[in-house]
Amino acid sequence: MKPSTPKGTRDFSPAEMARRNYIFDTVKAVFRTHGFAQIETPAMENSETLMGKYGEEGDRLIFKILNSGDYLKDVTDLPSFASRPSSLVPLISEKALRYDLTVPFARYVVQHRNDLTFPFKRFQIQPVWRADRPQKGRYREFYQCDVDVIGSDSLLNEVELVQIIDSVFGKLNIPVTLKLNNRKLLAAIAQEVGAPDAFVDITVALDKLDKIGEEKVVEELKQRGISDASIEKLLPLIRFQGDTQQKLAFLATFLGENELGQKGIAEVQTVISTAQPLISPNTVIELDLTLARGLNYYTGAIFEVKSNLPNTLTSTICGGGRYDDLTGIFGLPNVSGVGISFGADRIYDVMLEAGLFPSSAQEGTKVLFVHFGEKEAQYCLPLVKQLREAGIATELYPDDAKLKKQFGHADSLGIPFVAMVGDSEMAENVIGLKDMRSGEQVRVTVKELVERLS
RNA sequence: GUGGUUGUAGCUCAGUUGGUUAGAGCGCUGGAUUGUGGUUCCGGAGGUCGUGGGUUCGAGCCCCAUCAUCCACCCCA
Repeated sequence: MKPSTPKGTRDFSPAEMARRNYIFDTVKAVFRTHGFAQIETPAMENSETLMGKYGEEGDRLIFKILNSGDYLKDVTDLPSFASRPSSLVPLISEKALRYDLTVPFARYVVQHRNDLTFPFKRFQIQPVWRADRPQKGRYREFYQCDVDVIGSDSLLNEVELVQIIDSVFGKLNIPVTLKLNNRKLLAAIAQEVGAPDAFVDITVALDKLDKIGEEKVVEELKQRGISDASIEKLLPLIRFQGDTQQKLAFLATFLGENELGQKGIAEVQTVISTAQPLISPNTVIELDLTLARGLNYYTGAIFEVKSNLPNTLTSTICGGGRYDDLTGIFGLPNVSGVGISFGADRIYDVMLEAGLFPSSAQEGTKVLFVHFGEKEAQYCLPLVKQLREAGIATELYPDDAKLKKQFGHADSLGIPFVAMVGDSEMAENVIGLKDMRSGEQVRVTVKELVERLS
C-alpha cells in the first residue's frame, strides 16, 4: 500500500509550519489588540446544528460521520433507499465535521448565553472541512481564522472589522481590495424589480457579468425564472458603471422610497466614510453590488477580500458579513452578530507565490553541539542547559558520529552555529564555536558563547 | 455533481514509427578527509513504468477499464 493523505488534505513540514505559524501569530496578535478572546469548538457537531445553514450547495459539501456500532439498526427496508440515498443519511449519521466556524459559534453563544457578557468578541482559529473537489487554492481541510462580535447592532463593529483587515494584511505586506456590499441593498433591488424572493438568483447572475457579459446574464436570469418585466427593470443596474460614490448615488434614485434600500445605502455609506480615515493605503475599499456570498445567514454588510499582488491567487482570502438572527435558529432570537474569516491556507499560498515570508519566519535551532563520544556529550549537557536557560535554541547531537556527519546535520537543518567540545577544549575550559555561514571559527568561554548567541 | 489533464527512481522530468539490459539532473549513501559542513572529485544503492485486462512474435509507448492527480465549471476561505 502506498501511503497518502486523503484527497484535498495535506501534511505540513517543519518549514511549512514555521511559515503557517507566522500567519497565525500575526492574525492572533491583531485580534488580541482589538480585545477579542479565543475559543475552540469540537471538530464535529450534531448534524442538525449544521444542516440547512449554508444553502443547498453547502449541505452537499458537509462531511457526514457514519454512526458508530450498528449504524443500520434504525434502517428498515434498505433497498427502498436506493432511489433516494440522501434520505438514508439522517438514519445512519448524526454527526458531521464543521463546515465553517460561524455556525458552531452561534451554537456556542446560545448554549453558553448565561456565561457570556455581550457584546461578546471572540476569535477562533481551527480547521474546517468541505467535501469539495480540490483545486488551486481549494482544499478539503483548511484553517479559518474567525473574528466575530455578537450582541451588538452598531456599525462600529463593521468598521472595526475593516480596520482588522487593514491591519492584518498590512502586517503581512499583502495589498488588498476589500469588496463591500450589503444584503439589504440586494433585497431592496429584488423588491424594486418585482421579484422579492429572487435576490439570490439575481445577485448570482449579476456576479457573472464580468465573466459572461450582459446577454448571457439576461439569459441566466430567465433560466432562473425571473420575469421579463423584472429583467427589464434590472437592465439599468446591470449596465451601470461607476465608482463607489457614483454607485451609491445611482442606487439612491434606483431604489427610490424603498425603506430597506435606503437603510442599506446609509449603512454602506457610514461604514465606508467612518473606516476610510482609519485605514492605510494598503487597503482599497470598493462597493461591489455583484457580491452576494452563498451563505444563507447574512443579512447586512458582506465583505470579501482579494490580493492585489500580481501573479498571485485571485480567489477570496478573507470574507464575512453580518447575520441578524443566526442564533435564533438555536433558540436565542434578536441577537445580531458580524464577523469575518481569514483563509489561512490561501493567504499562505499568496505569500509563498509573492515571496513575502520573512527569514524570521523560519528560525529554528541556533546552535548545535557536536562532540566526539559519550564522555564529551556528558560534558556538553550542562553547557547546553545553560544556553537554553539564556533563551538560546540549542541542540546536542545525540549519537556518536563522525564530525563530518554532525556538521552535515547542522548544515542541512540550516543551523547557523556549531559548538564543538573535544579533549583540547575540555582541557582549556573553552568551546569551539563555528559560524556556519562565514566558516569562521573561534574559541570562547561559556559566558562569551552566551553573549555571542543572545 | 460536470468537463478536461497528467501518472516512469525519494523529487523534477526525458524515453524516437511498438524492438536487446528503461535514462538524466537533483536528493540519498560511501570514499578522497579517523577534529569540520556548505564547494570539488570518485564510487554505490534505488524502478512491478499507477493498477487490472486486451492487441502483438514483442508494450513504458497502442486499445479498454479502474484508481490517483492537477486544472476548469458550480460553489467557496
